[in-house]
Amino acid sequence: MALDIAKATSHPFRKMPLLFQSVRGTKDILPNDAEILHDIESQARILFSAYGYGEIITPILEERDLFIRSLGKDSEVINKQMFIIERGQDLLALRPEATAGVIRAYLENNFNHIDALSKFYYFGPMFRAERPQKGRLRQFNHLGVEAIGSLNPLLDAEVISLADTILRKIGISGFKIKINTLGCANDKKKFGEKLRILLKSKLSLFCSDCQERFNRNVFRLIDCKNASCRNIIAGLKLKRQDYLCKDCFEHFAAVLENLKNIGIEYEESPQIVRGLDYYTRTVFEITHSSLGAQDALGAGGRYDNLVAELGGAPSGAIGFAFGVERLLLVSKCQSVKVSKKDLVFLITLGKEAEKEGVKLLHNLRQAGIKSDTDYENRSLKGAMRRANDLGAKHVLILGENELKKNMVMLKDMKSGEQREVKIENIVYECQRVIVS
RNA sequence: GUGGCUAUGGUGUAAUGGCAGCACGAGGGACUGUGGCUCCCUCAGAGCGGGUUCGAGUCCCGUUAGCCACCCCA
Repeated sequence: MALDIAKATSHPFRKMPLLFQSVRGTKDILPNDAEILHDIESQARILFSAYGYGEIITPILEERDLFIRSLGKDSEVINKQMFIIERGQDLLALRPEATAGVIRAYLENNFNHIDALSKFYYFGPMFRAERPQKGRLRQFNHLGVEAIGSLNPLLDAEVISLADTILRKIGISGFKIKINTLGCANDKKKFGEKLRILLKSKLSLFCSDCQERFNRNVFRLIDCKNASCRNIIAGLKLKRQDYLCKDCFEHFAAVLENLKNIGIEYEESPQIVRGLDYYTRTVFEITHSSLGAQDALGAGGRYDNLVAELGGAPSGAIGFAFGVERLLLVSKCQSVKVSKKDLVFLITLGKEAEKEGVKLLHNLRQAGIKSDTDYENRSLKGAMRRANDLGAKHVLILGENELKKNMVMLKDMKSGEQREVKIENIVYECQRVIVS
């Protein structure tokens, strides 16, 4: 009988054509990756808590107009990348990012009246209908924070340092923090107008992308990768002083000073402009060269007008988000180690021992000891091989000999040493051995 | 969204239009109560749909998916 089963399992059916596959741009996160992911998440939680952030879990579904209002009707995300759901009269959207929803929740739950400063963190899936690429999925996870209620540049530096600390904590190195300022809404508006006037006559010299961007988001011409576009922009000799008001100029200087003060390495980069309307003043991007074209591990910035835009009293706010799958890509190529629990593998020989083994395994697991057994009725040799393949640190052997004496053989796989332990002491012994 | 490249066992790969091979892996055995090393055996494959051809993994068209660059962005 056992032979038949073995035969059947070693001759599986021919591969069948797949009836279904995961939808374009989505992917399954399998146990190994999920473990790394959870490790990243739990490390981040510790730091969020240390920095005074509390978790907020907002719905994946929001009103479509919330995003149009916050991200801007001309932004690429709104125009081309939203998953829209129509249901009766309602126009809903799968959230393409979390900030809008968090601010909505902040206002809806009266946090603006509860506390001068509210700090939230979140972790969850976002959706954008882009053409998939490495590091660019249609469903992906964000890990981020929002600090709402202050214009203090100390907060900008703190948020950036939090992002920096998280990366270091999860063992990622070689990233680069690029920082820039867009100025307040007024500065942005004036700068945009000025750019349009400056560039209008030269527009025909720009690439077709830039010509199209001119109306949609004129700031984008500044960070075009095309060499000739870059030359024209460089020729304008744009200076921060030319478009920043005094307040914004000083704010940015204070942010940089605070970063230096706490020893965060950064790079000033006028090319960081961001494509979401709500950004003002400080914006930053954290990139990693191992990622290819989608090289941003995370990004963020101030959005001092968003709370007012969504119906609250004007209040300064800043946040950032990491692309979790991108963290995963980098941490995998840097082989960031995940601490795995030691495995105890139980081998029983014979029916009686198997019955006793079931109880034993139950007790071990109740005690939180990662333990497993062989389900295929393998020979002791086969079971040992399996224990080895699974990376068991210790093996318990329960055969007729041991059973008679009420003992279990406890074997250390690394040293090869083994000794008999009383059955009633085995949970304790395993705990002791795993710790040491 | 635009342009391009790719698709062969579970994984990584090979083969002038002519017998689908190798490695890893998985299962079993050599060793009947002791794993790792070694040796032996076994298992398992052309994304999908058309076309050209005596003959297609190989050429052509379509499709799906992934990847690369752009775009966008985390």
